[in-house]
Amino acid sequence: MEKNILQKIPNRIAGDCVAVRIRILNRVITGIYDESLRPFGIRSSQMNILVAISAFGATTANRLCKILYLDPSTLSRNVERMKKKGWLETVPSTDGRSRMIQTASEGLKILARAYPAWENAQANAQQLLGPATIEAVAATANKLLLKGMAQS
Amino acid sequence: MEKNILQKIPNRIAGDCVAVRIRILNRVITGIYDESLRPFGIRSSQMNILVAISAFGATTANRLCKILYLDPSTLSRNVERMKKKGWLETVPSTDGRSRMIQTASEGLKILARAYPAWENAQANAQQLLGPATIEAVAATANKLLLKGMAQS
DNA sequence: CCAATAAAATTGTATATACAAACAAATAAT
DNA sequence: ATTATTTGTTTGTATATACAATTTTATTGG
Repeated sequence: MEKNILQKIPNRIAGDCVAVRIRILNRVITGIYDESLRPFGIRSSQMNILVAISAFGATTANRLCKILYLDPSTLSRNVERMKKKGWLETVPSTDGRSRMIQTASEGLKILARAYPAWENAQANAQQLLGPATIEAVAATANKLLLKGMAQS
Repeated sequence: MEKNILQKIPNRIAGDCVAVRIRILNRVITGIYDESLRPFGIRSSQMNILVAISAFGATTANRLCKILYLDPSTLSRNVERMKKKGWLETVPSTDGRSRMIQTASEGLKILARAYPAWENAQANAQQLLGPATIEAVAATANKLLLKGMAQS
């Protein structure tokens, strides 16, 4: 009897927890893209950053963090690594506290080269999640993206 | 004109990429639970592992990795940290290559103590994602969970 | 039985991630 | 104008994550 009581809490959490589920999807989906992108020496994390900067144009770290819901310290280290690889560059901004981050020519090149691999991963991800989940995830994430863009 | 061509790829990826979106949701949702759980000194990652072991009973690392889609090396380090905190313990198994991992009494205690905080985070997560996305994510993740449990 | 192979776990290494604290520059308050 | 506050970034630290290589134990083929 005591065992049942003690089991109730883990069973409830295991059965319902949103974090457990979204984190599994995150690992599986990230793995699909990482595997596809591996020959190009870029992974989901940096690809996401590169794509965001390339699509939205030069921005500050702060703004990018708000859009991608990344901690500034996380972005800082990633930009550092990506500058070293020649994919990004930073230029002064009017506000002396920040620099503008922008795509370097090597960054655009790698995007173009890796594009077919991305398409392949994207197809696999869509297959795995199915249209309903793809739709739902896109709807919620796009709302967050817009909210992040609206800020600042 | 050339600019438009170069912009096409990042715009396409930014507009559609599943990885970008699932990774944003992962960061936001993980953050919600981590914030709620902070007073108890446990985070989403270890909470997920503790819950899985507590709900499914003693298992090997291998089996747990398949269920949670975690790399064995990742789980290995997490179990190490969680043993140090007294939340998990390992006992010999019939197969000399592996040990059984099980919840220690401190592990059950922290689950019980943190349960209200988990409920609070869960409510916030459900609010943020909305019923449709919660449903879709659960459906897809549960399918993966079952598949992982079926293996081995 | 023994050598070869396979399976489970761990260790080495690199990146990703976030919190807290420090730092630098701009803005606000008096 | 000078100080105080706020804002943007970076640095220190710890955990999380995965791949590759290694180690340990089982299993299999001969």
